Amino acid sequence: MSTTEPVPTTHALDPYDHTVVEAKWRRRWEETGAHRTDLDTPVRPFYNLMMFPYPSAEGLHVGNVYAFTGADIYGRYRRLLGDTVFEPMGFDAFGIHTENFALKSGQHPARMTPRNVAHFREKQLKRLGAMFDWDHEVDTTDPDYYRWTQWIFLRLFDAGLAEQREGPVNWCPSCLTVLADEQVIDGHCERCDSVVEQRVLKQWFLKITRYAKELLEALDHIDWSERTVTAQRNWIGRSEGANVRFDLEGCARRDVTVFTTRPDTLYGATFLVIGAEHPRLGDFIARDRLAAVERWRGTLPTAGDEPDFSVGIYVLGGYGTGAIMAVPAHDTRDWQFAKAHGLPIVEVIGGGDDIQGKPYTGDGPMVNSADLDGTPSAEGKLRVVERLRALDRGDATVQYRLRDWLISRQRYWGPPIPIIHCPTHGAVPVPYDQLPVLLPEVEEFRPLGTGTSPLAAAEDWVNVPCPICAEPSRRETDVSDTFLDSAWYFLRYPSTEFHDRPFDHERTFRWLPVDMYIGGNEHAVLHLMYSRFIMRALHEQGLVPDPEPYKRFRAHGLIIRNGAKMSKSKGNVVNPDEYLDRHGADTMRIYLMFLGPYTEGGDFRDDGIRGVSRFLDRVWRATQQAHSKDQDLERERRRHRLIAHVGERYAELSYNTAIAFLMEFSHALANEAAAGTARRVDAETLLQLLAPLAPHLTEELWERLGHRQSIHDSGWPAHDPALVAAQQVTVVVQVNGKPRDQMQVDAGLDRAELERRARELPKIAALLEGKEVRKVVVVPDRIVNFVVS
RNA sequence: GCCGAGCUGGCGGAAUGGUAGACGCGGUGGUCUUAAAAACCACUGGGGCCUCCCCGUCCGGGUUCGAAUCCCGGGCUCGGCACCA
Repeated sequence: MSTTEPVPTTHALDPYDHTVVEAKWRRRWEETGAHRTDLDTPVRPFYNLMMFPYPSAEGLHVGNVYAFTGADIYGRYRRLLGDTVFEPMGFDAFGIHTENFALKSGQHPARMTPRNVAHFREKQLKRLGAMFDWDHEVDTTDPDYYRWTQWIFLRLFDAGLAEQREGPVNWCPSCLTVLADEQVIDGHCERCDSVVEQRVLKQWFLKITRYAKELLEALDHIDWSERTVTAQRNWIGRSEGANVRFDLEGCARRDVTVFTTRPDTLYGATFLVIGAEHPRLGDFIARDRLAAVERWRGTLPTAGDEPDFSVGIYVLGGYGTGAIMAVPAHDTRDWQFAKAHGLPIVEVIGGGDDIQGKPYTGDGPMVNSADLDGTPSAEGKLRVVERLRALDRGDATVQYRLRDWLISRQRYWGPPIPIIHCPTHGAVPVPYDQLPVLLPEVEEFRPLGTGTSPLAAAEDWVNVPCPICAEPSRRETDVSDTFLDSAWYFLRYPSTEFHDRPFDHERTFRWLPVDMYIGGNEHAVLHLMYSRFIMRALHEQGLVPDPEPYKRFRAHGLIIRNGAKMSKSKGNVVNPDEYLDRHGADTMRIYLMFLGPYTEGGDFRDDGIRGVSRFLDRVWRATQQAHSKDQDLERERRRHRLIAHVGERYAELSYNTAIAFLMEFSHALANEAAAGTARRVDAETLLQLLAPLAPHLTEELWERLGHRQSIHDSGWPAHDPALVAAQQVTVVVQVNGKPRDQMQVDAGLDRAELERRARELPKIAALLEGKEVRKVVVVPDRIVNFVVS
């Protein structure tokens, strides 16, 4: 009957000691180069990327561990499938965060950063059990890296995508630097939460707006988390409308062009507003009179009807053409302004209540609009635009909310912007062969708060001859935004050993775009938008194979603790080191993934980790006591089913449910091991499927089962779909939709047979007794439902 | 205000038109132990007139033989955008 060989199961198994096992395999993998990637002759290249951390002095956050673990599991799964997986790691070590910490602790960032990086790499990242290829590490503060950040800036400059211009910018009074629009949240600094002020400064911008349309449209074709795509759509902010030119009288300017999304309300425009950021504001009014409401006479740009109306000024941000037509009857802000200043309110869209009491912003038939009366809003928009076009007074247009990327930072800890200001030639790019412009080691790196970087004080460094005419000139003293460093790091990873080029052509065309990118959604409109822009610009120059950097992006969820967000002030921050010491990386990895769906995050509770320990202990014992060579078909079916289920779940990052299947299977195997009937093939399959989650433990057990090759190169076990399909199914029998009984039957029975058998069930027969069966619904292999009166 | 995601036992969560609550935590009972811990086994949504029946997936309607799942209305939570015309 059973082919179980008589094996002693009474000998004492050594208990599972994660410290010993994990240390052993960490060393072994390092010695054998198990995680080195063959970048030049890959079987099927798979670029598995995760967002690199900034190496803070506080150490790795449990959020990092969560992010990296989930990404690594996916990479390991792809590796088992036979792909050549490239999984690099690096450090985003420039930037305000690092510098602020240096200021607080009185250390120099140039000395602090290498220590932090070493701690991150050696003491923390290397313990996670991730298959990082450390031969391709990137550190954004390394001159060998940032020379190429500067190189990219110069390429953009040459392409007309970098520009220095003066304008109102966001200034953080605590960080003492300007910020990009993306770094201002509700008027507060993203980093320190200070209220951001407006200052007028001359700054460097990268012209991301030139790609607004393409960046938006490409979102329809990339495989990204929906919420990330939505955030980008909102940020780019497309709106359709029309530009309309109004004539002016009594003003220095003859006319002004406004942008509106409601051309259908044109006849209700009773005044105009010029923004304080209008590029030619001085043409309208002197700067010192900004607060006043000026009145000029304007004319409506439609034939025939030309009522008088006022033109006023009040402060608002620069957008569109910098000026608007105000239709108080149908716009809340215009209405309030009109009420405050006693300006007329004319209803031109029907369907609202009394517009003197409150504005109506919905659609409706046009009224008080000459011959267009009665036209619905949607059609009215088109008709008005047609008319404007015929009169050469305006046309339909599309506006984007996206603004250019301000990259100047008046700080120390970043790559100097490679520009030299010459009195004759203006802003001159540093010649490519003079890169990198090294960040000088100054002791006084404190931000000045004057709108100038502390680098300005490094006279020896600042004063240089102009590259064109050799006249005494000064270097640009601002450094670039950290987000420029991280906007291209994925291009550097495959090419770290090349020192004469940022990214090797062949490597780049083989490995890019990134196959899978996993990271936090907090970067949905920052890093992810910037890197798409950079990739697109480089693609136009033929330097990269695709306009999009990441084929797939998945945002992981957030880890909270006991129902609350983790924060230092609450004192509920999980220190991953503690848990790694106590439970080991494998247990930690599985525990984190078991908290909930990976893309949703989860609640870290200390008591839950015991279940995972028990699970791994069970695997440890059961697989070492599985010796049976039984070919039992039912067990074979069960094994094939497991392979299919777990594979599916890994593919969709549904790690929590993959773990549930593995736990269930381990229970069955443990029971069989206790009875001496556990099959070796089941144990091996379990280990292979568990390997992405618990790389150390499974490797040790795989070796103990006599394998000489690494389990991580053993290949994903094959399964036969015919065996996966159940041969016996439970069919539920309902009466009027309520489950009343069930029956075990062979899979694939036809409807008639299922109905016949269902009627024979005593319970069902009793329930149907004396009733008229009006309808029978049969879903093969699932249910039989009798509908009775 | 606009856009998006979500709301399921004591808790984390499974199930996306077919037996709601997989898997795990916690709890209860048991085995082992002098005892405890650990481990292992069993039970564990609520209720009742308890071989059976009723109720139950934020609330109210609807579609369907059948709804956690689809549709309509409302509530709450989280995230994005916001004097952007």
